[in-house]
Amino acid sequence: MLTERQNKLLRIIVEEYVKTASPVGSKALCDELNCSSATIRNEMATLENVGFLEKTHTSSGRVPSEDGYRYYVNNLMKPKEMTGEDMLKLQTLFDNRELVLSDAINKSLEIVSEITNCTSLVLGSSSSINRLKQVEVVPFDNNKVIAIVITDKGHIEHKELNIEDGISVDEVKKVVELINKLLVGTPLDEISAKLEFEIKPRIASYVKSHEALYQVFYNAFSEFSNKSHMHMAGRTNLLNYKEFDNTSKIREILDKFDDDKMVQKIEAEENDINVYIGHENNFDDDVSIIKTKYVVNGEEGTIAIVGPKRMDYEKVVSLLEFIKQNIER
Amino acid sequence: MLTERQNKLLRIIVEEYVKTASPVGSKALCDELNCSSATIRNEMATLENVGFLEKTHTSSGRVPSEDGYRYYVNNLMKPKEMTGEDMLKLQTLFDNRELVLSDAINKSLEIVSEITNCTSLVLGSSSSINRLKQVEVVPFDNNKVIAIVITDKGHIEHKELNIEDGISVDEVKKVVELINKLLVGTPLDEISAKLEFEIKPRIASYVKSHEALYQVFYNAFSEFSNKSHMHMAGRTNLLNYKEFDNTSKIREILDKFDDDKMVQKIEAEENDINVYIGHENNFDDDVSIIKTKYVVNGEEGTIAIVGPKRMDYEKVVSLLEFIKQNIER
DNA sequence: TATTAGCACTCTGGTATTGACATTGCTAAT
DNA sequence: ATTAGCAATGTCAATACCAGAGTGCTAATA
Repeated sequence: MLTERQNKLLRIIVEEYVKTASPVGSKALCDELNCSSATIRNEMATLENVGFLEKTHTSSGRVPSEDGYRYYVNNLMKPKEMTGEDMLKLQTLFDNRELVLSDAINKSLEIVSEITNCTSLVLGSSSSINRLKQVEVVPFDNNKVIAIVITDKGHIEHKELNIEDGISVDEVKKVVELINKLLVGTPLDEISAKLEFEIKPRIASYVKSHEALYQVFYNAFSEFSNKSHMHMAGRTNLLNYKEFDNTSKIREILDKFDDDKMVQKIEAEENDINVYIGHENNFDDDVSIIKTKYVVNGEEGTIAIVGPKRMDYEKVVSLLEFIKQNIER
Repeated sequence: MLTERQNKLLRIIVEEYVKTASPVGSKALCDELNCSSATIRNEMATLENVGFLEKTHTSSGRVPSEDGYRYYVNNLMKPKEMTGEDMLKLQTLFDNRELVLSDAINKSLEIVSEITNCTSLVLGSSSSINRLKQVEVVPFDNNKVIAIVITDKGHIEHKELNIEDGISVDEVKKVVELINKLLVGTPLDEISAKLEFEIKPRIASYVKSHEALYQVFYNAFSEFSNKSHMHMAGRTNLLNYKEFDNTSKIREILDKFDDDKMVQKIEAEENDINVYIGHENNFDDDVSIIKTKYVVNGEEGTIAIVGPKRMDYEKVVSLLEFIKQNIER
């Protein structure tokens, strides 16, 4: 357990370092702690022994370690009240009744990214939770129909399908009817499997080119289940930070943003707001991620904010708190 | 007009510089041109006077100027035959009849980005050319319908619409019927205007909350016309190049990729393959863009490849040529 | 006349060197 | 328990230096 003064010291160092990005030395803190630099040095040394502080080189100031940030997040930081201006921008966004929720969220992310200088993103729920609610087809021309898949969680996606010459639109519609009759409620990622056993045998009897038609739907559904909704804002914001000023690291992170596996790596399982510092997240060791799951009438998703480990945790957490509350009502 | 040797010299310098990214000096070229470095220096000097070469400092080797690249592209480069391996990858992609064209294009971009080390993108035709073909609505629940807009060029988009309590799904459908009767064929960006004069007065008579309903569609269509389809691959590829090794430049370019205006800036008007070097493109002075418009049964779009000015123009042009041909048949 | 050898000159890029500065750890005094 | 004082250690920026790669120009050559 840390003493009162050590708590205060750690907090100051974290907050100072977050602001300036340069190691903080003992002299600078004399005023704040009402003691000499020597005393502070002693305290710093013990804080370093506990593993909360680090030095970048033998005679540098101190920098918080990951454990240090962890301790800060768990015990030291207090919820910061949001400034009226930022809150106002967001508030008006969520109060706009004409906006569909997902659009409101997307737009709020732009604001969040701007005021936090982080990358923020929203992920739709993954396909294993999404169940089929309805399939619709709209004929486009003789060789093409548009299939629309709607899930119970409100996830929507469309896809053009090429229909071979031998197949009529009516036949396509019959298959869709069948799917709607038999497969509603099935988790999206099980659909392509179920197609084979539930649908394929049945269409064989009354659809001419059943084999080709089955293939079309099979392919379509395997793609549906792999994609998942996501929106990102402030993608290049991390370039602002000194810690990411070399191209290889930047590229590494930006590529991870584009990666398909990103969604699974970031998706939140917990309902409260959680902070994952450095190695605690399995996205990238050099960033911190703050995220939460939201649920609003059945529809669920993740909101995440990605930034440097040297991040204004207080601000971001309370901001996310605020957004979550607004979404869920 | 340049002499034969000057042509050869310029070509060698361009190709060497493209490969190594460092200024090329006179000594290195003696073998290739069968003459002494002094002769080459003389030729270089005249090439510099014409404006085709530049020096990075007084005693450095030469680097092609933008005019130099221009001359190279216009007069010096020859179409390069593609290597069998790359061609094969792409060929099989386009030969896959189950793939919808747009999917095939998207996937081909991944390959293109990989073999060119550039960023490649495809843009759907802009909304001024797209005309409304059909609107469909699918009811989701009491307060939400999904509107699907299809254009004559094959562009599809869907959008959730919030319906206020007083409005029934039937009323929404009536409006859609009306739109389909009266507005089909209208360019997408004129629709919201036409809504006001063609539709608004008519629904007033037989739809209860016509004002609110009108608003919903008005908003929806103004968003439709602003968005346009686009797909990008190799977004971070430019980070490979020395010329983009400072964060501010990188950020500048990456932000331009995310910018809404990007689509208009890059969209091609011409049907052949064109090269825009540096300031010739109005996207960014430090890159070159090679692009072409494609048209395939009415549907049209742009394919563009963005890279450093020091780009393998021969390779990229012939690659784009190849892709365009495959798309258009 | 076109080419070339030779040479002085210029600029880069890497490596040392230096000094100012910040900061620490430790010791001894308070 | 705190502090003053000091040597030690490392960074950072400036400077100097040198080798290397090029160039331009002049004068000789084919």
